[in-house]
Amino acid sequence: MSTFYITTPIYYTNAEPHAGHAYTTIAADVLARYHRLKGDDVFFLTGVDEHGENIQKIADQKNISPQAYCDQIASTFTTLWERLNVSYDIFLRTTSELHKSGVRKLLNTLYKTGDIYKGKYEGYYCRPCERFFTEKEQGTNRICPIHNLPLEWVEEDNYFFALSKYQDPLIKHIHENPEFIQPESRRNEMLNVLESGLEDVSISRSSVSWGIPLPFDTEHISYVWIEALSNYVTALDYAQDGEKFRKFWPADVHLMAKDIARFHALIWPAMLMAVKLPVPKKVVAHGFLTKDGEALSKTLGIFIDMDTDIGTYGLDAFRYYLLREFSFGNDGDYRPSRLDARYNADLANDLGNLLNRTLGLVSKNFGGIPEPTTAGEFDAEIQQMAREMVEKVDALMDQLVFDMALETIWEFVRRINRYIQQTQVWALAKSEETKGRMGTILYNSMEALRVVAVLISPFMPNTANRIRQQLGLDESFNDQGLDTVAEWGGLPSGLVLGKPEPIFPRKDTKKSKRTSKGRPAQAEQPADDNLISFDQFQELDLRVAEVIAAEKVPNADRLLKLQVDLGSEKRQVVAGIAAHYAPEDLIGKQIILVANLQPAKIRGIESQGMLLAAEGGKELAVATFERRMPSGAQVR
RNA sequence: GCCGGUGUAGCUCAGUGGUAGAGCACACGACUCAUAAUCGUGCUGUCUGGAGUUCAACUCUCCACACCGGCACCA
Repeated sequence: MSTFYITTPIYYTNAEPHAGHAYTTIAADVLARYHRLKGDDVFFLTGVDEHGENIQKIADQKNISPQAYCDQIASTFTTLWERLNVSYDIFLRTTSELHKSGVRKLLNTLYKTGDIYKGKYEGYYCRPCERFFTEKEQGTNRICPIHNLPLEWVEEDNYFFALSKYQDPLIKHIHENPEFIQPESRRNEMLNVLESGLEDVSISRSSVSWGIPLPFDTEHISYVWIEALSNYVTALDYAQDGEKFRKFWPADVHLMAKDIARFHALIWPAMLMAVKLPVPKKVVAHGFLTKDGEALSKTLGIFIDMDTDIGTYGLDAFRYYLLREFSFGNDGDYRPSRLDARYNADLANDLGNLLNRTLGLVSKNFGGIPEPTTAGEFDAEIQQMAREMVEKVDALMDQLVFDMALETIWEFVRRINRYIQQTQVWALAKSEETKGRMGTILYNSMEALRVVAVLISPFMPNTANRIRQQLGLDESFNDQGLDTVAEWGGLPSGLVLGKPEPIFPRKDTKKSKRTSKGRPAQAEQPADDNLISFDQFQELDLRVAEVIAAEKVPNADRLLKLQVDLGSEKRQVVAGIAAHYAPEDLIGKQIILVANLQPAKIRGIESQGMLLAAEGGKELAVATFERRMPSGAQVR
């Protein structure tokens, strides 16, 4: 029996779960269930990452202990997974002793290899990110691009992992194992990163207390990312070299969204190489979800309303939609209107109706499942199609091509609808002579549905179960694996049917009742202690400035070089707004200039200030005045 | 600017060196077992634009444009 170890990332407890987490986790669940169906010994890991300065800070704000805070968030995750029918084998918390002891062992082992060294770290640091910025990253004015906050100069002793040593081994490994990083675009990207050189990474923090102390120097706390990655082995009881670890490592698939592919495809394998452990077989990064074409954003209130959609269409339809509609490696646009279309066309019309019409004919004309006594036209074709479908689905699932796997199953479902049409089964009830043929056709249809139920069970466990019940099969059929569909005829005759009942009642789409935009719950207000004092505000010197000249900065996509008039003086400002404004559009406009900002060199051009602009999603607008003001006037 | 990718019917996408396909949507027809469902037929396409190679390109090469990633740079 082969083993199959699949993981999702352990999610950071800085916020409650959202649809992105659900997408990754449902995909992992489908794979886990599929492999169980194949008879593999499966271990499915998910969990939460609970340490780090951020968590501490949030807990402090809420005036509770970090542990109590994490307990709360962790339970929102487990509740959601239960709701989404996620069949994980372990929900790992990084505050668990299982994890902590594993981390200590891994770090100790790593330390002994000599690939960890102590260095004084001086650098620019972003607290919310909990990381240092390399010189390349920090830019000229030292603002964190993610949080838009000034980077702080921090000096501390840190331990480093000699990641750069593994640059060549990683390149070699990626070349020798083409399937290691998927999809291919991501693989190319990683190779690109490797070619341009890796820097050693810091693996500890001394200013943080909520975390796991380094076993060889307890003054230092393990950096959350390093610690979190370790979870993939600690969850298997790496600490005790446990049975699970020996059985399941290396992982078959690490699944994640594309933003953290780098950690998984480079740093984590390098760590493993350092301690002489096998690296995971596949690192698979999927795309992001957008909503009606817009990036999800908490602050803008763009989110996927899982509750509403699951409430309307059911959990299985939601799971089906996520995996059927999107090509796994690419970004996918979540559109409730498409969910509705999929629901009606695929689930209600094709599958649900097929089950219903078949059962209706059987119960009207036969006591139970009829005997297939009279073979005829199309039978062989359908049986062969079923066999081929099983093989094809298996190959596609192996490649994680979920959308095509489902499409393949639906081709078969449509074929059975056509079979019923072609043979005109219902007309065969009229004479006793044709009754045998009728029973056979219905038997075949039901057997087809049984096969379909098994194949869709990883995607839609509840639906598979309901089909099983309506076919009159007992629960033991739930445990039957893929091999029971390879051969036609696994459905016993004579069974009394369950009660036929539409499994996917058609939704009335005549009038789209959906009010197009579910108004999001108001985005949470930031905590009070983000307030600044009036004095702090006063420190900003904001001025009216008129743009008197503007031109593109060569070799820079986003930059415009502006000459502005402040009344008493002229300034040169470089602004990253080229994607939104043509130079000539700005000339003559009055803008707001931060006049007392430290000058910075941007692309070698001095920028003496910064203009204010609003950004929302992909839109950007420069702040101007509703009527003309003298240049240089103070803004407050 | 650099690296990679994408650009095919209204929508989502597949595809091969010999001038195009699927599903959905739409129209018409058939059927009536069924959840106004199913089945059949049809439908629109300058296969992003231009040049080149070839007997022949949507499919190969080059250039351009647009969009999407990543990097640079910066918001």
